[in-house]
Amino acid sequence: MPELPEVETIRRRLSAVVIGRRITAVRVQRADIVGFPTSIRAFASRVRGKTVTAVLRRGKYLILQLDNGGQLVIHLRLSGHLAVTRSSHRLSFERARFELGDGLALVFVEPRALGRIYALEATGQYPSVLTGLAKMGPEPISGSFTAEFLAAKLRGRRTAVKTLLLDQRVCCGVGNIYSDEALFRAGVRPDRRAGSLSRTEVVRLWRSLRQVLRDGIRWCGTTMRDSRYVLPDGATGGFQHRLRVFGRTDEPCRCGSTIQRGRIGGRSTHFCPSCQA
DNA sequence: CTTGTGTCCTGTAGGC
DNA sequence: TGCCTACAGGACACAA
Repeated sequence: MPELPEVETIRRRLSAVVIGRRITAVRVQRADIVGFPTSIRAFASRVRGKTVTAVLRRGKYLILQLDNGGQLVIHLRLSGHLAVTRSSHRLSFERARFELGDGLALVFVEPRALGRIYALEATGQYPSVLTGLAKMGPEPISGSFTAEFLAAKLRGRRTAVKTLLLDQRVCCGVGNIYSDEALFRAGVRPDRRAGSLSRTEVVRLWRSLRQVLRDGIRWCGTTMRDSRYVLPDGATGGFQHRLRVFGRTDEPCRCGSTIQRGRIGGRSTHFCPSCQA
């Protein structure tokens, strides 16, 4: 569910609350959401007693930097979210809870239990369960994500261009919503073979990607009707009002055509048959 | 290496 | 109303 703009929004909101706070206690209510280390006791002891010095983001991963050089890494996957709440308050679908002192707790809520939390030591090495993080491409909203980089990743590939936008080694942080929206804004059909895009189309796509991600951040992410994306204080995002195709199947595009829905790489895909070529 | 498919989970929406 | 199926914003393993 949460893609780059949502995770970035969470990162910003969370920073204001948790930086400088010590994690006084850890409770894991569901064992299989701990991705590393394998032992829950080891996980808890790596985090307990540490102070959060920064909150970082890499793609869709949220990273709490700890004062001993370790990191608490969180991936929300499809349905996870984080809540800052009173210690006495219990939430449904709680999977892990980090006490922050002053009666506050950071709670990892994950109905589907697909999300994961990891406790890393200061080695800078990623465990094999986090090779996705190790192999991740440059941040798409940063200067190192150049049009040339994107062009090189698409060149010669026969797979659908949307599939490559969803590849975290290519466009980290991009998920189903923002890939559809970027392709619409670039005027490129999602099922086009990646290698068939002209130089002009690649540059348009590159520009659209960066723009739509930045806009998503500006509007604090997308909260859909069935979405569980909420900010740590329970607020919702605003980008759902600015979506042009995602979730708008059978609705009119601004050009007058009807927005279509298909399936690419197993993911539902939305596009305008007139605006996208 | 590339590409397509199945799997992990659980809640919910929609069809009958 | 109630049951059943398909699907959901992600990522990875695996087979061909």
